[in-house]
Amino acid sequence: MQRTHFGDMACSIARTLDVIGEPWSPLILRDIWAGLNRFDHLQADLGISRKVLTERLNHLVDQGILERRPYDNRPRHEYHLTLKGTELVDLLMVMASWGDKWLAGQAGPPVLYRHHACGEISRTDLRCAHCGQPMHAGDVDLLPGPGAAT
Amino acid sequence: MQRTHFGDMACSIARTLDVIGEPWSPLILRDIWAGLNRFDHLQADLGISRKVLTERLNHLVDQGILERRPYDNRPRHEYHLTLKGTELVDLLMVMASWGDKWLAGQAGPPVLYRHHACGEISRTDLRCAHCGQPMHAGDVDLLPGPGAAT
DNA sequence: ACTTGAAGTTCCTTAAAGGAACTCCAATGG
DNA sequence: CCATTGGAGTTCCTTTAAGGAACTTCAAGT
Repeated sequence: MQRTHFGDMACSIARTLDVIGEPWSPLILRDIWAGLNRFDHLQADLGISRKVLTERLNHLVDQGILERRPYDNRPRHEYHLTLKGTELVDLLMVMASWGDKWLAGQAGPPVLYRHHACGEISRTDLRCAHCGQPMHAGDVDLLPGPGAAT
Repeated sequence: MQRTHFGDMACSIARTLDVIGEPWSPLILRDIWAGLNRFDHLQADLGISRKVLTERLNHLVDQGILERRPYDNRPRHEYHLTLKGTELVDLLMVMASWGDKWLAGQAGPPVLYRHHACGEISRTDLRCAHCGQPMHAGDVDLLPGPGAAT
């Protein structure tokens, strides 16, 4: 297939998709977040084609989401999240919350999240960074910003 | 291409990707959230192929994210978000926040979000649904849940 | 010198995206 | 009443990305 690229659109959602929107990319990020940092471990865990994994890792490194970090005298390296990549994990946590609620079914959620601050099994909730009240789909007006298309 | 489908994995992130992970799907959701509810309007706004738009809309209706709603005596209908779809917009808001911070550059964010509760231009922040403290990548432990793979 | 292991490359097959033209069908309108 | 319009798809062909298995490279170890 030929795929339209979204990065040039005046939309932060489209631009974000250009960074992690390709197939497998969020799962690669998830695995690295969970501590799988090496090529072969990622490949084995995901069952992804080595070719595609190479492409995705290169792209994520190019975008500043991951960094290569040597771990041996030999030319060996691990992939680690940058700050930019770590903040992107917010996206995964929201996906997990939604999937846990709407797709887990009888069996219940496959993974539980224990929050360090309170020690409880919990999930994320979206709040307004300004006032702290809930901030969901119906709680906002959309206005053109400075970077809007002309 | 032949694409691996993620829905059978014991992972809410993978399952969520099976619902909105295909190319264009998040942008279709964004447009419908923003009030573009008809086939031709979506097609024109996105520049997407009519064939792919048809496929995506069918999939999103099948998954219970969108519903078709007639708006005329003629066989005409609009696409609207269900509750399940509306909650999925959380994902878009987090994508927008991240993209605004990391990808907007000099020009600034293309869209601003005014929060109804406080009236301020703001953005989302992830909080623990239990204690209300920030809940990001490093603030949680992952534990196997009841739906974990055997 | 031979093997091992990590990290890719190559190459071929299959399927999905792009794109333009075409269909269908109910109303409108001269 | 026959032709036109407009919304909502379908068809069909081309291009390109994903799957998958085999192959390469290079530095250590034995």
